[in-house]
Amino acid sequence: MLKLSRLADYAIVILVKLGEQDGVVTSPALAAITGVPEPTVAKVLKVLSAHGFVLSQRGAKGGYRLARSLADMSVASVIAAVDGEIALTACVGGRECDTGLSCGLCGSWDVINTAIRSTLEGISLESMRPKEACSTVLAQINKLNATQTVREGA
Amino acid sequence: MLKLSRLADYAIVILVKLGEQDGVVTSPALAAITGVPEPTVAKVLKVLSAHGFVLSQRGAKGGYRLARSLADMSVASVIAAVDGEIALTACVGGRECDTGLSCGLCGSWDVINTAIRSTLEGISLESMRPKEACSTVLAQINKLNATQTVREGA
DNA sequence: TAATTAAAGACCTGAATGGTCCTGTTTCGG
DNA sequence: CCGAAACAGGACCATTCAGGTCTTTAATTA
Repeated sequence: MLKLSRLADYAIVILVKLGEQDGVVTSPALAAITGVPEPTVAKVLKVLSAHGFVLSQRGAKGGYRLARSLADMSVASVIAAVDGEIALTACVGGRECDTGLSCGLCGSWDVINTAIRSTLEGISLESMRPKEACSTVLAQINKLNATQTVREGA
Repeated sequence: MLKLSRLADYAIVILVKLGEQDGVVTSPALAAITGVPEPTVAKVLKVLSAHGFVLSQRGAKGGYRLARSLADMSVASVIAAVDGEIALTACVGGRECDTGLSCGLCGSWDVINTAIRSTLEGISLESMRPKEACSTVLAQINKLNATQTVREGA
């Protein structure tokens, strides 16, 4: 299915919502806004804080706020922070497959990984915000498809 | 991590290897070639057969062979056959998020899903074969990156 | 100093994936 | 005609890991 982990999903939602608030926001408040369970929100925020996406302020009247603008955060970077490196398969960077498969495809996998990574790096959290930005991204996709000519099958 | 399931990984390796043989090949033989455990190979081949990627021949002297050329199989189609639809997150096609998140980002996710899908559809199994085809795909990636200008963050 | 809130980490649970096996059914060879 | 070989199609188990909870500690403010 090639699906994203839910934590990464949450992380993106949380960041976007956090960007729409002003001042510091507590994790319970963000939980209320997003509908994500509070402990999970806290967990995600810790990770995001550790990776420099948000700034935390401890103590009374503490909370979180964005470390930089949404436009300066790519979807890829958030996913990488929460879930680790984006890699579709075990054999990455020329390392041998763990199972010792004689697949000989390791290099080719890297190509795919790079393609996916580039795609996600090209999408900022700013463009994830509802409505307005969608058309922009859609235009990108169309241009992207026009470029894609390697081949397609049924 | 956004990683591919191992079954889909195997499926691609098996198809590529199958394409390099001539005549029908038994699943034990493919297991030997790929290094994947035989029962697993058999399982994957059944799925691939059901989805029309390979043709099976039953009985003694039976085995499998490709239903069409590797160039006519996209990475995306194989993944979709083995793992189901490619979708990075729960909210797809405008459906509400199952958790009832008030994320309001559902539409934006679709954009990402489409982008990933297009990328993988642009890569054929033929181009997964070692060596020769890599340069071609790499050129694609570069062109693709040049097109991507939405924005990128740290 | 007391209350509030984030930081950090241990820990539990459950779903889902990967992997195995078993029982047909078909086809070829003797 | 019979047996072996090989696919078909399940059921089934086991392991992993993500997701979520709880507890303790530390910092900040009133």
